[in-house]
Amino acid sequence: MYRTHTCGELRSANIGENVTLSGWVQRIRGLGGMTFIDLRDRYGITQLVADEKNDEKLSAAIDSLGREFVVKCEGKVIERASKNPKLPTGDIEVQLSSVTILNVSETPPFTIENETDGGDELRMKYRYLDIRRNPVKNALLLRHKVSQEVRKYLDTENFIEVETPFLIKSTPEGARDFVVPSRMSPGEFYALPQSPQTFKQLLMVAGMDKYFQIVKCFRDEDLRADRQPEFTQIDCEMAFVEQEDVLNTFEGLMTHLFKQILNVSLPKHFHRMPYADAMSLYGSDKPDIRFDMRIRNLSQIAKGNGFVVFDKAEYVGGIVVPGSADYSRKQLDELTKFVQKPQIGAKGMVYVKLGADGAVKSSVDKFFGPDDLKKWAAHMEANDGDLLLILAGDRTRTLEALGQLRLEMGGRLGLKKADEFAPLWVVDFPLLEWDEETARFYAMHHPFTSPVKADMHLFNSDPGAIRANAYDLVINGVEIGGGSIRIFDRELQHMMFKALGFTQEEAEEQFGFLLNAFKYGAPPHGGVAFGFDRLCAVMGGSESIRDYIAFPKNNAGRDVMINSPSEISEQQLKELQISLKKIDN
RNA sequence: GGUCCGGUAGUUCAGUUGGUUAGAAUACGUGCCUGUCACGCACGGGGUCGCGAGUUCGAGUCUCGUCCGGACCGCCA
Repeated sequence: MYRTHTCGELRSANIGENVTLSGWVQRIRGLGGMTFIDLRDRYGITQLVADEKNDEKLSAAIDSLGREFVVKCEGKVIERASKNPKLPTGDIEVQLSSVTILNVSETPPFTIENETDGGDELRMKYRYLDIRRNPVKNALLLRHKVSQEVRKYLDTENFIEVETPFLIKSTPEGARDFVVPSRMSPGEFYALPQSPQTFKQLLMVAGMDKYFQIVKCFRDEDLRADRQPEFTQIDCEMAFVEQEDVLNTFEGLMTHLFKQILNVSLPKHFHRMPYADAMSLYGSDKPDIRFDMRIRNLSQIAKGNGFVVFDKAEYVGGIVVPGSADYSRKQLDELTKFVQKPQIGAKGMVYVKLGADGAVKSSVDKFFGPDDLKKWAAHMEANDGDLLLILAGDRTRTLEALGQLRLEMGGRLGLKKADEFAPLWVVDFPLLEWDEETARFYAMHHPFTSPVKADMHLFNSDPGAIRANAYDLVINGVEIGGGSIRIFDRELQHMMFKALGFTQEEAEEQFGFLLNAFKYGAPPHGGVAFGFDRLCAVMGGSESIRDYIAFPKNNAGRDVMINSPSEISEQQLKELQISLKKIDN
């Protein structure tokens, strides 16, 4: 027998028992005649103690041990002479009678500690060692719990989990597909699903009523800290529902998850914000509403004073940074540099310091008197002691820059509290998005999203102004999920394809199976998909999703541990009837 | 496709204006140590300064190219 207990469970109550433990050698502390060993497994650490003076065999075994050796240890649980309150097992230790080496280990390339000395690349290359560390192990445990609770909750709500295929059909809309060559149909390719979107809609036609699936999705696009080429969604769809039904159902899911796993109570009703408000008040379609600091429009009152930057700008707006009028020149220069970074792209920044004594100082004193500036302050509902930061320019970009500046200031002022969770539904997204490059509309969400009924009359006159029955769930500024009420009417679906510039033939070719299905009594339906990795990261308080994925890919989409992607053999190519040729762009 | 940052001991990093034998911490090895738990003390081994070219009397340091890693923009219905 390898073990009678795990390394995390022995307590004072076990004192006197003879036990067998197996695990990895975390650390060895030799004190001459006696040696302490920390033995680690998934469940914790137990200290072993060896009195080597009287036992040559034991002494020899211990001398040959190294870090991360796998050992089986037998001994008696005894009370510690000096207890360690930092360890759950810190009241006891195991007095060793024998140690058996089950496997040796080379010295690991980094320390297996909570605060490891290993860098990211090394940790990824030796991910199996990285997972031995508590932070990664706990992240995977959290992920496991979330998936268990998702299934529990949705099951009680009568959802059923149905698996949909991974080898499907490539479509040009949306993200780039990963493709898989077919051996039996040479020259033809499967695509891996970007999401099970069409299948879940077919399941609604099939009468499955309430469906969900925790499912891998694949998108061949560039990566980010919060974006992997293969990622997991909690994919859900319901029939006979309107938008409010969907939102309420999944507020319930989120409330359940946060309560069960973090013991956090989310608000009874999640705040709902139209997309247009999100953009104009927060400069983002995924506002972090843990703090206020809303963007204020100054276009009306700040223009027309001869300050050219403002006068020729489409939009002037700013934020009120509470209690920060004492910002130094250096700090303000830093912020100016921040907004001038190419990815933010503001030309410059105007500040107004509202001194605690009522004095006003700004970077545009030449153009605006104290009365003007105080008018701004009043308009922005600022108080003495606050700092106004103002940007001007093209409306959309300036709002986005202000949004970034807002997040930066929120961070600096410590307003993004780690133990606070602020869920928000962003609703009323535009149905269509104009793309300058290809000079056509694209579906902002996807081509099956239904338009808001009241906006239907705009279909021919102003399609860009049509709102969609689409919604995103945002928590702490992270897009956790999104969905829509779908089109279930064949005629409307045709109108949609037409607006997207599809010919009848193209629509039939790509989505004929879905349009066909809609001929046979498709119920009204809608759904949502949550980014499972992101949800776990938000619940775990991390910005990166990589630690919540057992074996993630790096920045370039490579798995540095197994070294993929990689070339395949001539034989494999031949079977697929594929020949390779370099193409220079 | 683009912008920025980085690559020096097993690991994390420092390395001044281009100048003697490239350092620290940690890890590793050896010895001492009976209450440690980031044990302590002493000693020791360990380097293709990512790679290639160039400038120079001389390059870890400067220039160009290239590879690798990270963050971001584009992209991600």
